[in-house]
Amino acid sequence: MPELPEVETVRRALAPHTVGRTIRRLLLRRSDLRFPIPPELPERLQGQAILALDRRAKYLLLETAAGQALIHLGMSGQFHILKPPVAPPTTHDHWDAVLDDHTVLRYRDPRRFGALLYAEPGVTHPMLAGLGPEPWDPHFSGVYLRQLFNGRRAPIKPLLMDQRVVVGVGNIYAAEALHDAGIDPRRRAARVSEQRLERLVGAVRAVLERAINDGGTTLRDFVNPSGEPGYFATALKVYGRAGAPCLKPGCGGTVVKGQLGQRSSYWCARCQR
DNA sequence: CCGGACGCCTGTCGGC
DNA sequence: TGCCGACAGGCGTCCG
Repeated sequence: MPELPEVETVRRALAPHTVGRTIRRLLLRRSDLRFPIPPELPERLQGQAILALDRRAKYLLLETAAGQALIHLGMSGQFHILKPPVAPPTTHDHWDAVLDDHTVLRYRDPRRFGALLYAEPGVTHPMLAGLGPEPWDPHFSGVYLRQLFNGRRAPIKPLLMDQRVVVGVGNIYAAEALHDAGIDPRRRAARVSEQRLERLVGAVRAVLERAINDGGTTLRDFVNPSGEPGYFATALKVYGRAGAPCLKPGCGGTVVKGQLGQRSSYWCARCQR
């Protein structure tokens, strides 16, 4: 489900309800998510003030003086902000954070590909080590990608989705950015010019920014913590549009669908080379 | 090291 | 109406 814009949308919605509050308790109903929830996490964070709610890559980082909670939404993770009277949890509501003002942050995740992890104060969790730059990091540039892609025979799209290359780009936004930059997603990374890669960097930033401004993309089940969908789906140029005309002005091509790295991919057969 | 395949889960949707 | 396979926004791990 969520790529960077959806995670950022969730972060922005949760922050006003959480930062400055204290965690009264954490209620775990099931701990077998993508990774087991560390058993010590509830006791460590209980009674702690929430100093900040940050985002790194697709992780939400809940900061306290007693350590950091790392939250990944996987494919189907959602948060809901509940105010008293709080409804009883349903099947896939795996954990609640109860705050000092009785607000409840409820985490729901039917597929359980998400995660809730814990890092001691001052310690970088292994899951964060090795991540690439944020898309707006000045180090993320055409020069950087050109160097990184030297000798790489893999198609560019799966590499763009590799979180060691740049973080936050998933299947939807990779397709959109490559379309915007006029690059065929099947093209071997080593064979894309620095100029094209520079254009791709700009396209990644632009598409992510626009999606954040629209509250993310809702294809089926993404909702923000207030239960509202994102509105970027109507702005998608290629994703999910197989057989439809390319929306690039003057192109006249047709959007095609194929498989790349086990993922559905969409691109314009004419304007992406 | 690299590239590709697999598996983790549940829900939904389209076709028969 | 019911069943069954395909597919879904992620990503760690394994294999050649």
